[in-house]
Amino acid sequence: MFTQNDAARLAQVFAALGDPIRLKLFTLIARDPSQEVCACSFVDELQRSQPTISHHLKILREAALITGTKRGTWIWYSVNADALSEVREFLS
Amino acid sequence: MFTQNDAARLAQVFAALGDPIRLKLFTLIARDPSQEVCACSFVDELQRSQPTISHHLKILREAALITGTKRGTWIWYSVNADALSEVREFLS
DNA sequence: TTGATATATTGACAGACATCAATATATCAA
DNA sequence: TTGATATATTGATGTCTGTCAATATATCAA
Repeated sequence: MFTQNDAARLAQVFAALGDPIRLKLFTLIARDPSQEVCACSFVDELQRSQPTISHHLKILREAALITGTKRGTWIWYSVNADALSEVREFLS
Repeated sequence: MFTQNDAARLAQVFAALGDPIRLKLFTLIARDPSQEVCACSFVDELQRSQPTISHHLKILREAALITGTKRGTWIWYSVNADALSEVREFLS
């Protein structure tokens, strides 16, 4: 059995993926050929307001599932491979 | 990109694991040597009331992450391997 | 500097959720 | 049948969450 903190941390990651919009956000970021996606495209694609998308991206960031890099006006997102490994390890 | 239903279904699974108590419940069930655990032990172990444990087990069941088999008064739980595969596949 | 664009923050609100006490249901044993 | 035990359901309550409008911040281009 893992510790309280481990459980809380892992649960945070799962909870971050536990919303359809965030799951799609994560997938859009993960599956991009260049591995980097501009957040500006998500509003149209997911039919949610810009603040809502921003909110969900923050939750994915706080769960360390994605990382954002600012380039000029835009922020480019990519998946955090370490977080994914952590989750995969738990599930095996 | 998966469909609306796929996203909703996967998000349901992740959300089910997105709570510390449920994550521990799932782990307790998954890691038992015999692969089967009686729900009656969870109340003491997780420090939650019996209705709360029952509620969380229901959510894990509805997400198809676990299966319960009634034997007399007790219900024995085991993990659903298919659901786990589904999640692992998504993460790879 | 000014205007346009990308993103973040704040505030508000409705709906969802975790939790427990009380109660119900089901099964076994005496 | 009666009592004890395991689990489920109901009802109530406080908290969390997803959402958007309004606003703020930051950056680039003209």
